[in-house]
Amino acid sequence: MAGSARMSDVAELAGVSIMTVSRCLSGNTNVSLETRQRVLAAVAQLRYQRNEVARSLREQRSRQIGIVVPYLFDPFFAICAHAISSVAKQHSYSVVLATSNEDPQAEFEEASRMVRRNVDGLILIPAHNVFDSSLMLAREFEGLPIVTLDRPIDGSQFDSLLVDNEFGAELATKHLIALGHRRIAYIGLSNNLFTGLPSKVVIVAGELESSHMRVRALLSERQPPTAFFCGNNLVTRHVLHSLNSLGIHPPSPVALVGFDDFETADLIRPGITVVRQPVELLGRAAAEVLFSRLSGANRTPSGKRTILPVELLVRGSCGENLTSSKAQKVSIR
Amino acid sequence: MAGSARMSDVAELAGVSIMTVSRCLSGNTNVSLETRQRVLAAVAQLRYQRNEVARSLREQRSRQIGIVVPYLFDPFFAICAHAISSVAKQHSYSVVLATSNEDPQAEFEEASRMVRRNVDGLILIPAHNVFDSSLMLAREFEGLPIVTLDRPIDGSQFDSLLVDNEFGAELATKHLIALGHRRIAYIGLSNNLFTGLPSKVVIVAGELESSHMRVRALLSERQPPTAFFCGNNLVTRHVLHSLNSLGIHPPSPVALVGFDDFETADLIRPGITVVRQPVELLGRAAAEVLFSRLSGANRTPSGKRTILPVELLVRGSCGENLTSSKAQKVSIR
DNA sequence: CTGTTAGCGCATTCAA
DNA sequence: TTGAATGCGCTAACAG
Repeated sequence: MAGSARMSDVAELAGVSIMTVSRCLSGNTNVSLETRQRVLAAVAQLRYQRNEVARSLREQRSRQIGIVVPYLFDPFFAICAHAISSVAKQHSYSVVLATSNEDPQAEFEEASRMVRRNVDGLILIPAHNVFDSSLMLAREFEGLPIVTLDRPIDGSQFDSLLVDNEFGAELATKHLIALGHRRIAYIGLSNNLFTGLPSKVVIVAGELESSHMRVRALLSERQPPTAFFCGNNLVTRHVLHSLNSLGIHPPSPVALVGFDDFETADLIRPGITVVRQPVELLGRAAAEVLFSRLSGANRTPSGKRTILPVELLVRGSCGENLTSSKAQKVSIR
Repeated sequence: MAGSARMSDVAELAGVSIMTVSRCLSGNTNVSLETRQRVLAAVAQLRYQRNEVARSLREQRSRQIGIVVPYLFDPFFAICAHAISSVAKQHSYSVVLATSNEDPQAEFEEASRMVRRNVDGLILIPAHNVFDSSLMLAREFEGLPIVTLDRPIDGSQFDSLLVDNEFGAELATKHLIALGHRRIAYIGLSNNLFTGLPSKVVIVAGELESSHMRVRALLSERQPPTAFFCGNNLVTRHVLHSLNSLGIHPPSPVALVGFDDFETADLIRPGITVVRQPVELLGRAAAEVLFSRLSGANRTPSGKRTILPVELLVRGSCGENLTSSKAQKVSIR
């Protein structure tokens, strides 16, 4: 780092100018074989590595992409980040990562910091917005290739990779309704999932911290819900903990469906019925969309939304009469 | 990004030299109030943001730290990364993240890439090494502040943050032995946990992929183990899945203790007894050690090892007669 | 208090 | 095929 070799050191050792060294390292063909060998030997001898900071400044691109996710302790986001990081590696790109903690202001600041670092593009799992419009629409991000993941940004031209929330919610609630449930409580951070659902559904927006109280409150209503539908896997796990501490184990007296599968969903008995999303694929696809734009394929932001399919994994938590180890897939669309 | 303002634009608009702008943005006091206000107004008007790449090149430091973790889909690593990212944010640092997939060569390459980007320091959860000595001992990392997390690197002077594996393993096995178990199988990626344990323990090193076969093989031995001790939470979950598919639910006929707690450990019935580690704290502490070195407090690598305590959370998976929702903590050291 | 000069390490452009 | 000059955008060191 500090005492590391520069290109001029290599040039001196090889008895050439630094341009020749630069050419060798760039794979430029206009170097004689003999010179190239001499240069590469010098590179090896000095263990020379190009300074990417200088290169970025000169080339006006950094070969870095940024990722902003709400949290890393939600496995959904972590797996997305991992997939993105893998794709970046294949492209010899670095990944700058930041967490927004679901705070739009923090998201804006982290994304801005990345712009200052000249990231070539950005993959964003947007924080749940509380303002009129997303701060990501600000001028500082104009011209920067941005792909959003899991949630779109209204009014933006960002490409986005989504799952079929609507269909997933439909699968979940129809499943519950088919089993006789009429009072279904949705618990989640927003009501995004609820476009176009049967009207019997009770929508409850809530924060993670208050899920325990909220669950108690719901269950002590005069006509308590007979089923919960949880908006993501953090919420599912919170609610399960709340229920557990009340000695309640779905499906009875209350059924439960979660949006987003989680590792141990089938180890809980009865297993937890969930809407499964293709998480790894989602991250990978987002990265590929971004790199396709970076490679110049489609320079202009199209605002294209790609929707990946979900499926219902029926385990036992809604009262199915199945062995818990054998999930049944329903309606892959 | 592309068409964004440069310092010279601000200088021109404010009618000063770029040095004055630079001083204002650096918080340098040697600027008259009136000039400063004019400059800041111009900065606001142009929405100017400093180019961190140029700054890094000039200052020979990047205000970036690197993190290399094996995976992000292990919640343990993800939570560490999240904690590190939070601390970095407090210090106005960016985080470059890479995954090694537990491959020492990939780890080396990713770390090298970070060096080329002039990261100011590195936090590493080392890949399980298969060579004579870690590639991280190579010359390219000399002089770079490196802190390792969760696992030390033999022969290095890197500061490291560890948990008390030895004591944790002792807690787990003593617990099992107290309950009458004599044939205990350890399942994990390495036998790191096994310094100084009672000799009755069977050590089985294995890969995740083969855990299912391994579990079957173990259980079909003539004298099968009566208890499993799993080395990390990925392994624990894999083994639980294997057992589940065989219709086996700890504690009977086989007990199970896991190293590292996981979110749903108490939702499985009976709850899974685990050795709990202070994961968030571990990540946070590692970051703080690194930033303390970056701030110049202790420039020389001391090779200091900080060991954080673990505790045994007794749930039901070893045959305790406890309500599953109420874990009992044992022997906090 | 403010400005000028110089250079961080590299790649683009032009000339030889 | 090779090299010299130039500048990416910024800040340290010095001069005024």
